[in-house]
Amino acid sequence: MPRTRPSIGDKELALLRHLAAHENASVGEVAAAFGESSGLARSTVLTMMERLRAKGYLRRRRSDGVYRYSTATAPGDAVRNAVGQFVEKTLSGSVSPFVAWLAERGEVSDEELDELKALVAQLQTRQES
Amino acid sequence: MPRTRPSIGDKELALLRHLAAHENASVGEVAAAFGESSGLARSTVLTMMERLRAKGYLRRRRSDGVYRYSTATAPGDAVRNAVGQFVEKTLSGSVSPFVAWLAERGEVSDEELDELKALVAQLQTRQES
DNA sequence: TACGCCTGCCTACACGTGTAGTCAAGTGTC
DNA sequence: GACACTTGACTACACGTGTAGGCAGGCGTA
Repeated sequence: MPRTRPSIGDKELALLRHLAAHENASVGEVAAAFGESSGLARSTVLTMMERLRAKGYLRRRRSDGVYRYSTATAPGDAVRNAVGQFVEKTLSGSVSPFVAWLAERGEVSDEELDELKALVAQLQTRQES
Repeated sequence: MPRTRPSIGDKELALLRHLAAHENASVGEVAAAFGESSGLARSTVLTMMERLRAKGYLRRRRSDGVYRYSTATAPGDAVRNAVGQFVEKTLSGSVSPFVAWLAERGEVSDEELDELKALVAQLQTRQES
């Protein structure tokens, strides 16, 4: 079974997502890309990355005198985990509020719409079996 | 547009849902029903309810010398709000992780599947305009 | 060699949320 | 009138998370 890892904050998860998209990045790179666009100081980014490492979400290894960080869990694992927790804890397992929110918001990219279509198709075949 | 209300915690949301299901309850009643089953002290329940009131999610009015609380927002409003916050803050506005999680989970009720279909249809027409 | 920059780390503070103790006032009861 | 019980408000603490300052060491360059 998937071991229950320590909890993770919102920004931490966002950072983790960035790391998942940019594997093997140094703190400097992350601070420049993720940090600057979020208005975060380098030390803030470093602190968060180290906390994520302490929690087991990130690994690092020295390379050319600099630590390079990569995700320790399967790509998207923590994110899916967080989504699952959110649905369980906050929505009591019901997906409807999410759907309602999406409908009200009414804004999706073409890619997202395609994903949704694919999802419906997939769920439908699964349901039939 | 829906006014942005202050953030809300998980337990707070659970309490709010309880209040939505049991409108016009007194603190004593909520403490007995919700609090006791959650192992919370009366003062804890009161504090949470007052915080929710301060945030604009609850209203109260005196009746027979006791305050009775009721939800100040439309049913489901706070929940949708929480979803929005989650997507914005945690998923950086991207809906994909949610979709991916749903696909992986693969469990939806018939109602939820219908909602999804309706959602796709709605989004599609909106996209075309 | 002296200077400046990048990196890693330690430390610290703020804020939200979960949790509860305690006190004062009101009310009913013996 | 004394006492128990309920209610409402205030106060407080812990913990996680978001945020950053500042220091020390390594390294390149003038």
